[in-house]
Amino acid sequence: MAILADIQQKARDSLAAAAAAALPDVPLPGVGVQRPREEAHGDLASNLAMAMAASARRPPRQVAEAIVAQLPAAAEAAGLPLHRAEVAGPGFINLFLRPGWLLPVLAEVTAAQGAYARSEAGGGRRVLVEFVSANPTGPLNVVNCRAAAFGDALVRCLNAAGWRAESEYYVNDAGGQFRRLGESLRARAIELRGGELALPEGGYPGEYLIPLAEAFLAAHPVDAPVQAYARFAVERILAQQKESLARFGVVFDHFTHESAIRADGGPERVVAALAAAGHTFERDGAVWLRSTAFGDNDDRVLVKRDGEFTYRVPDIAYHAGKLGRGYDVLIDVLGQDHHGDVASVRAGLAGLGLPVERLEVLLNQLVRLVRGGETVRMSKRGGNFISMDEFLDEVGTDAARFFFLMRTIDTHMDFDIDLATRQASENPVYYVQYAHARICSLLRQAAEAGLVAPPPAALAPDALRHPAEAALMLAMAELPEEVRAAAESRAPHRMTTYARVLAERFHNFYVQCRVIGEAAPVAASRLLLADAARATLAETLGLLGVSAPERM
RNA sequence: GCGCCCGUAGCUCAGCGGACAGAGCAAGUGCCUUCUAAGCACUCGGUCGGUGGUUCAAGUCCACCCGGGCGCACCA
Repeated sequence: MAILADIQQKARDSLAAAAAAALPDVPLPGVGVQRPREEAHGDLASNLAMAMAASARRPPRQVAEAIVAQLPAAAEAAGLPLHRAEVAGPGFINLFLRPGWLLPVLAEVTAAQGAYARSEAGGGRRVLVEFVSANPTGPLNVVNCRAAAFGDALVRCLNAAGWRAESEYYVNDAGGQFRRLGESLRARAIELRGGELALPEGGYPGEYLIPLAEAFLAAHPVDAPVQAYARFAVERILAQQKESLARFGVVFDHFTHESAIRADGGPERVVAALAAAGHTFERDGAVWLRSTAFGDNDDRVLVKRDGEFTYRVPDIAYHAGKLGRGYDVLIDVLGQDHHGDVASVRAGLAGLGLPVERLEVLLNQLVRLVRGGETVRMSKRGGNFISMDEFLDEVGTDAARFFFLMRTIDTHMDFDIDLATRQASENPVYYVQYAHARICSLLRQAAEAGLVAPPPAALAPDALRHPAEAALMLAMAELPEEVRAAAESRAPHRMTTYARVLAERFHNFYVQCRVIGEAAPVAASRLLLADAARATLAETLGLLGVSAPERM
């Protein structure tokens, strides 16, 4: 068990036992133990006394004093290395632990061999995270890039926290937009053959279709059916999207095609089942889902007057299929412009009697690029927008990932290209990577000097007592819990915050505590600490999908 | 009009119901003959949009209001 979780459990046990001894007649509430922000408030703090004050009919501080009086014996019994306890503020019980209580973290990091962040908090629950799922009608853009950074890091965090997470990309390769893509490509082909460019209504004017049209004509006649054009375009564009993603370090476990869902008859079964359950009605020649019965604002059309399904029928079939694949949780990361679709998909699933509560929807908010203090216009009209590839050419994978993951997914963000590309200390991604490179350099030089890190078990109990050393170990001790929280709350951005704190603690240690040249036991124990910090930092960056360079 | 998201330092953003609200940037000041100065130390900067409510305790939860973004198709 991770050292911090272990200590916190022992603290809860101690407090509970002390409270039971001090106030045997008062029912015991859940014991809260937290890490206080202020160092002066001890290593751990509990609100137990304040929670018990009301039922004890005594002031919180009095309750706290009574508990504290019983605490030494209780701590002894629970194996908590308690130094002293004090009552503070409105009735907090602050616990100060014996110096050295953090030393076991070094053994843990060393023994974990790169899997120190790992916990079993997720209990092996299966979760499918769907993200990006951009329409295969053009190159990926900056918002897709944000979704990719988020979804991929979330999957990594979930897996580290003991979930069984997989990634999925839904390919919208059917329906009206698919047809218009084919028509657009055919229009480009006709143009290449000297004809007028006649793009369809709602078609795709982007110039990226021109080389695709050339490629198409190399193998097909210009009068090929629209379906062939569309199929060809989707395959090529999807391949390009996969390339962009691979370059970004994102490889999906699953691709599901809408065309496959249609070919399998999913939409027909959805409509039939919803009708059989009495959740549909006919109006104006269309078949409607009575989605207002499931909390939607309006009823929605399932089958149009012309007999075609609306996009939401395959959507419902797709989500029903995902549930049928046995996941405990489905996470959809959607562009916020699609949030209006969520209610009808939920309604459809509920109408089918499926466990709709397993579906969690996260909305990916917009990204505004800022360069030189000015907003970079990203108009999708006319087909000119900044593609993910162009963006990565300029910013680079590491900075892009780190910057996207510094923000929560549900906040609109300004992406400062100048800051992200600056190779200097004010750039947070370099700040963190630099810490890693600095440690590696230190380790290299230590090796040259013949300095060897001792096995953790060989550390003296009074080793690493410097405040900077303790602060660094404490940060390291927090990693497993931080990853658990990031996974649980679907908030991988917590890991960038954590990475910055960890890097800061190392830089601090580095400046204050020399390694090479110190007396043998000090140098050796610091070398061990530095190496463990390196491993922790590397693992953290790994969860973010950011590289951990050995030299900079 | 309805729905979703967001209003925290000059700017961009963190902040799990807890004790004096944080970081980076920007502005200013120190520190390199010693393991990477892509670093460290310090100064400046806030009625957490507003009003009520719940709570021993609210930036955090609830309601309403104001401001900004986005969406409200028999398009996807």
